[in-house]
Amino acid sequence: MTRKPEKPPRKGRSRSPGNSTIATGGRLLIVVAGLDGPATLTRIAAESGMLPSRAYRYLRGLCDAGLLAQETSSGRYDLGPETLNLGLAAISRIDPVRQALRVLPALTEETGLASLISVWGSHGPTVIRCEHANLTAPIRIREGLILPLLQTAAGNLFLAHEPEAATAELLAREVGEWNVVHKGKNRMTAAGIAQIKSSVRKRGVARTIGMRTTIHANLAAPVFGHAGKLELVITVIGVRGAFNAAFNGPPARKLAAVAKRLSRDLGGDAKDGPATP
Amino acid sequence: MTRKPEKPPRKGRSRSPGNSTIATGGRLLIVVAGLDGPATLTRIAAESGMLPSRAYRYLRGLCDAGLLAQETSSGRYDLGPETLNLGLAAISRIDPVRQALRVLPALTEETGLASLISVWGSHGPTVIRCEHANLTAPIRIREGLILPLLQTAAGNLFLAHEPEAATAELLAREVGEWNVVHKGKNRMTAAGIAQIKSSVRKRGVARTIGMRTTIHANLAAPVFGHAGKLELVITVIGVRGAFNAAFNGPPARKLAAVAKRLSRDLGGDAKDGPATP
DNA sequence: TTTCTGGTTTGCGTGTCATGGAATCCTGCC
DNA sequence: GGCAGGATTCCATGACACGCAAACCAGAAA
Repeated sequence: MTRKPEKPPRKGRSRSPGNSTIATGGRLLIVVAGLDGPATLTRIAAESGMLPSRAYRYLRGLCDAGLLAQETSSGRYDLGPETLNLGLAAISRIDPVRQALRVLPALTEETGLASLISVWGSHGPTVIRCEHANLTAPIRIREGLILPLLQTAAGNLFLAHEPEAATAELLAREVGEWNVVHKGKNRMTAAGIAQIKSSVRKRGVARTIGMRTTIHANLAAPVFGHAGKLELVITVIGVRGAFNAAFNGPPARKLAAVAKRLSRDLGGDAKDGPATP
Repeated sequence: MTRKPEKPPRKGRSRSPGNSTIATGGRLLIVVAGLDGPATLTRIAAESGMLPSRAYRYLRGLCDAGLLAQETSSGRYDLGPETLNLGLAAISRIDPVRQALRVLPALTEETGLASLISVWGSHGPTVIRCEHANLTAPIRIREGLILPLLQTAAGNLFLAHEPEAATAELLAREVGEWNVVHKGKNRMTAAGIAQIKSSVRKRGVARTIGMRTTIHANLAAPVFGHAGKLELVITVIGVRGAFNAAFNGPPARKLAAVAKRLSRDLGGDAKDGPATP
């Protein structure tokens, strides 16, 4: 036999299967996306359980479609321009995102702070849009950046509201790194993490000061969807001391109001704590 | 004949084609992403020039892979959860600087000119990488240098594409210095600045000849990110008269092509003007 | 209700093209 | 030069994607 059926006789399900080549191809594409960078043919083949020659032809096809790209020098494969467009289309079809994108410029305008939107992606909290402001100390943040759970306000919110199973891996890695740097009583413990979670849940708004970068402070607020699911997080960032980073200061109130309004529009129960007591 | 070949006999390119089913499937996926929302089978089929039955089996396959999803009620197709992950992965892999660094050596190699990459830093356009070539009159440029807005092609591009609030301070200082040196009708006025901006925006490519240094000429092209934001500028520099510095000369074309390609890879719509009219 | 109409889904026979395996060709590396 | 380790191509084979047409399934009109 030359062709191994991916699913033996399509048992049970009566629905006739679609073009199976495309299904395997899709899985292959997803595998490539799951790797952490450009990968060699053999790596991809092994990772997806295919023979190199089979994977090779799939990869070629995906390149033809522009979904993958092949580095001319090394011959390694990576996501292509069309995949990016695809993803941007997918992201902008999420209703919460569309709505949040609309209010972001005004938020930056009114607070004078940089603001950004992040969503939970496969590698953690991912920045999908940021509005830079004229800060005296510019932040180095761009779309696509993965935010740490412990060191950013947005990360704290995801930590508190995403299911533990989702955050566990990333969290473990970050705790490990944290404890390499911080010794003694500053070590991060399970209790410390629980403390972060509960305080974030109680306040509704999260804050970090001088963690990822020493000179900036973050304020972040969650936007919930209709099932009470955390859809995205809005963050404002400013220079420490150059703005009022209090939980009840004007920027925090403004931010909380925007997030709450979005949650309400989306049918979220706006279960956040008393940001404006 | 039952199967219509998508590409007749693979003319010219000797490279053996990859799995062609996957290539057509990819195009179909891209078509769905290009539509403005969930679409019916027939719509998609028509849009991509396929028979419904063929499209149907592709769509089924794409659903199996999770790249598409089918609304249970209406049966319409839309982008699926995996496409979102794909997009987030693609976004997080974007690194304008790293990508630009990769193409810089080739640019220098092919044009024989020095080339450099600059980004908008806290003090203005900042050189982050410079490839020196064997120019008869070497340029004195190193990483970290701040480029003037008025006297360099790269600066002109930042002037035209950065928000005014960002450039205002630096610009005011430069105009002041300029008008100390240049008197009479060579003075820099608001009209002169507007003129620079509009011409740069229209051409897409900027040029300065003998401004910062008398004997060199600069050509610069912008690289835009997916939000239409200017991410970085690529400049080539040569000795005046020793190379073709025309807007439609080979170096300018080459430069514009490289910048355009980068913009596309970054999800930018490559909306730059007619660099090669 | 029946009929119609526009769309989706599924059989069916055909023959194209994806497949596994091995051969071949690179390209660093010792 | 010889030697991996990997990328690419060749080849015979039969599994499966193809076009076509029929069946099916709404909702709207009659």
